Amino acid sequence: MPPTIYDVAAHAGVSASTVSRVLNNTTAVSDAKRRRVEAAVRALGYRANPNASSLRGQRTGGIGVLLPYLATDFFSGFLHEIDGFAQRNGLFLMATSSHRSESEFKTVLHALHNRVDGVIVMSTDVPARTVAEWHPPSVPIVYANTDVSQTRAPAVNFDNRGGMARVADHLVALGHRRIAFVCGPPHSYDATERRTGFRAALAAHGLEPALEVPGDYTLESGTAAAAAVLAASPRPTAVAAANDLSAAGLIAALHHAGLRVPDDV
Amino acid sequence: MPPTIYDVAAHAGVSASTVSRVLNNTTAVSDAKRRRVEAAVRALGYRANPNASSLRGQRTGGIGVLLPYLATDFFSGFLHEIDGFAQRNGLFLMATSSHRSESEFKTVLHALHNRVDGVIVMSTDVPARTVAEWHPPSVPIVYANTDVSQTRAPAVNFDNRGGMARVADHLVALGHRRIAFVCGPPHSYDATERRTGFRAALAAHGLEPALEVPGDYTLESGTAAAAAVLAASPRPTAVAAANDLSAAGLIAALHHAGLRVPDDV
DNA sequence: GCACGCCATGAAATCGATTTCATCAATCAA
DNA sequence: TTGATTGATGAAATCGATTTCATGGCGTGC
Repeated sequence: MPPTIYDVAAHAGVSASTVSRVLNNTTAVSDAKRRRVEAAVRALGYRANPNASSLRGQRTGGIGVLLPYLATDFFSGFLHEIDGFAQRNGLFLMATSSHRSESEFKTVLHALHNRVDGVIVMSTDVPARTVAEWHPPSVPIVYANTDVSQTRAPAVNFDNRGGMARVADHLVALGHRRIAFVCGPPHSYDATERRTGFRAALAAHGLEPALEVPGDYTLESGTAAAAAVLAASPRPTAVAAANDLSAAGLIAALHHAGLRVPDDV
Repeated sequence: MPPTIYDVAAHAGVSASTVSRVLNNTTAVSDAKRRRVEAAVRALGYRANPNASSLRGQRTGGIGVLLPYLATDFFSGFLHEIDGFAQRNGLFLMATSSHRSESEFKTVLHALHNRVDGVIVMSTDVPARTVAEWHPPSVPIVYANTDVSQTRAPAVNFDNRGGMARVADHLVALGHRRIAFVCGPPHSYDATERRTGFRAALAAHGLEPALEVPGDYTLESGTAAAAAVLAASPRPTAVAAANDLSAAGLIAALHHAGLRVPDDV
């Protein structure tokens, strides 16, 4: 059985209150007792039971992180950065992916209840407004790369529209007129934003996409998109993809078909 | 303030003990009261405070996961699988990467104390024996891809030596005699195992590596290794790399140098 | 018909911390 | 010198659940 705060108190000849005060640096304690307590902590290898602390003290020291998917460089890179931050600040992470379904999302969110001090939600499928309905604001939530249009909530997003618009402008500036677009997953927030930005920029030049190929951000969907592009007639002179991975699949497949990129397409 | 078990008890007209019994299915409760309790739980949107539960009940429902690094397909894929398992079983995950230094590792491990029911450690740098010394077995640990040679501990590992030995056998069978090897990080457990397996298999054929290039599993180290391979004289006819990513860097760099793989190397 | 045992139930103790409250000593101003 | 204030300290209450313990009611065996 690990030592409790009372064991430490007994060992140091003080009360549990004093031990707690030393540990949390809350109010003044005489130097003599402080040293005795610190020595007792070391001697017994004491570590506070976080459950008891959180129960009484309200604060858990945890950050919850909800991502759409863990097994991907992009999301896990994000997670890695948060993890580094958490460690530097003496916090811990409760990370989980998973929201293939909304009920799963809800379950996961509820599991975080009372276990963390705040939650970071990155959700491309569920808009923040819906999340907020599920989750009474007992703990603060910040959103990342999530649709926050219907709600007031702290968030950090990418400029999905703007970025894709620059891609479109660039291709038009190169003289392309027949431009295809490989979409992301249909209900995904960022994919929708990117498509919107792309179309808007083309429209500003009086154009519209020569072809819109469905996709889902995967390498395979890029490969599949290549076939659609090649089959189109007249063939587009340029193709833009909603993300890197599908672009890679696309390029590889075009290569495979004997076309040179960027010379032929 | 979220409702407590006493609020539920009052709402249902029973005692808190009965509510707890219904929630945990521990002992028999009359059907009438059970239904009243369940209704009250729904009506109030009650969810148990996990801190209180863990404090009294001992069980936390958490799994700790320690990985060397999060921002990598391999590790995050592993994490993703564990996450899926945890969700299916009503558990939650406390994942953290980070052990660039041993003290960081220790800190992270200690943070898990009393917060989880068990820990999964994947550590390529710190052998299980050392971990066990730091961490009194208050919670069970299982190891993955970690050096467990000096200790008795449940573990699941890859056949690092055997796999690399098969690579060596294959290259020899193709007729190669001058074979280079791109190493992994010098103190990494699996990298060391792979190198050992590779050398042992070559030795069984009366050979030894024509060249051993240092590396660290990254794309860049593969690229750098290519330079070393090209500079060697006589030039090796085959190169084996300790992992996929450095092999990819290597191949790309060789391509860039005008060599064809697998024709020329 | 009576004693015994089981079953459902609530009251109270418990887990291990934090925090309030009361106390006593020491310091300070007048 | 004395009353008031400050400062350190321990006892006890508290957080919200689980678990033990005591109790009263009911069924069963003889």
